Amino acid sequence: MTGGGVVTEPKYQRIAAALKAAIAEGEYGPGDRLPGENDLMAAHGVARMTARQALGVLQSEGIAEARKGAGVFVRTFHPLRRRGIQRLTREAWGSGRSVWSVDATDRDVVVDQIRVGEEPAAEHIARVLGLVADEPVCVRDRRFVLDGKPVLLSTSSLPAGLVAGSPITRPDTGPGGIYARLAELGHEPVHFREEVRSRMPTSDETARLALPGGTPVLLVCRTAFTQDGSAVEVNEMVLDANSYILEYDFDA
Amino acid sequence: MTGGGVVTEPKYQRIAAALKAAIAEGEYGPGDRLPGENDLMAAHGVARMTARQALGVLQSEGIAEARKGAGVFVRTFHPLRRRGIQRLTREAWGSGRSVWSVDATDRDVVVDQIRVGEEPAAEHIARVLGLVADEPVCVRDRRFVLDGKPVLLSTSSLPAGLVAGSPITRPDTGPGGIYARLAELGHEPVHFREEVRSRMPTSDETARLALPGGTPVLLVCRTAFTQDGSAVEVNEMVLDANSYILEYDFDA
DNA sequence: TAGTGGTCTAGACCACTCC
DNA sequence: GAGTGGTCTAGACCACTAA
Repeated sequence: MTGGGVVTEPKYQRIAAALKAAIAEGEYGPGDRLPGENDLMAAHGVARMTARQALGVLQSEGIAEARKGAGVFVRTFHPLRRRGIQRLTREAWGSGRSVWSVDATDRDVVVDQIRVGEEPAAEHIARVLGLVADEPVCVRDRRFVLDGKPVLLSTSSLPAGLVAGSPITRPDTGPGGIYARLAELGHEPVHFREEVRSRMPTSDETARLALPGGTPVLLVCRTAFTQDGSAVEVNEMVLDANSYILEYDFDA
Repeated sequence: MTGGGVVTEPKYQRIAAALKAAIAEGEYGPGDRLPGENDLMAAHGVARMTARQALGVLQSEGIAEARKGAGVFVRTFHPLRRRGIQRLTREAWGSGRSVWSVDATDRDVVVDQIRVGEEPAAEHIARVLGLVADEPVCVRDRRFVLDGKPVLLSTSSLPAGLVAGSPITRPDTGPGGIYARLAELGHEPVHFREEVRSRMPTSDETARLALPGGTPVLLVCRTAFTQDGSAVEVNEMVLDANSYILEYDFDA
């Protein structure tokens, strides 16, 4: 450095702030290329690592995204709207539509990385489902890809004894999805609880959702309850936070 | 680099992975100090910037937290549970309790940085409240601090004409909060919509919530509707994602 | 005061993208 | 092939924390 002024805000922060201001004023719009490391070195008279650090600020704040060999670009935000309550009404899953398609009409949805199997229940799952630890659960793990962009990872767990032999243990569960099948088995879900939190992704989540740096994930854990109050399914979802707005409507 | 093996994963990623593995195996627990830059340089034979980069990975993933002059420490996760639906039943706000206290019983809650005033409505607020752009709104901006830790920023906007002269325009709104006051004014909220998303914090949010690096924020935007379907309040909240789990309960 | 992380420099080689 | 970001080195001074 070393230099400088009075109490001196770090150079890289000043550069980052200047870039943010330029974006805010519309000088750079969504998708535009920002000044690169060489530009910033020349413009501000700093070393490469310092220019890098400035660009790193914007990336870690989710404002910009680096593409190897190409440049650093302003990011966009075009979220899906996911209605947490209306999507789970009986009409939605009783009428041959999958739950997913309720909020993604007319989009190119692909479900891949499907894995269906039986495993010993993790401790926190077993507790919610009222099972003994290590008791077997049917696990359905899937990835949802919308218009070529992976947006959601879903891991659904059900007591293995409850669903043995049903379509739930197969990749394709048929019209109406697993809730319709559960109803046919006499375990119709009538109540749901969704718990929502957010954190930075693990490296596995970063890879499976193809997340650029500075993108958090939303975690939605949904528990389905039958009329007698017992939990029959726990669905742990990982959502690209840049692709989703969750909506919950309810009366006072 | 230099060097290495076959397709060579970057050194800093290997070091970061080793640290994560050590944490996962319980070698370092919540609050423990991790090996510092000097330790990593010696242990792995790398330069300072490389060791820094490895520690930076853990920080940007929210796993660790650096304290100047002290070291890098494993972070903890002790969230509050915020019930989005039960907390807004009439019993909750009709009985002299503030909405906030419903989910933070027996905790040391302080509300500070209170700012109440009248402003021209932002475009997105005006649209929801059914106002003309720049029409005045009453804005209530507050920060909630729990046990000394700031956890939530709240900005509530109401049509200025609707609430003029009422306690809503003053810092202390009285028992039951603004929903009880709105009811007294003949604008009782009967329906709510909460929209939830997540992103990395702005620098202002980082400062006001005292967020360590690698912590996203949850954005909850709640709109309150009266019986005739008109929106009477928009409350934009910014939550420390490391301090909250949102819970929504509903029937099929 | 010794050690820590925060900032910064001035070089270097690499893989990748775009022309 | 020129330019980009990704990784890495080997030094440096600083402010801060803790003993």
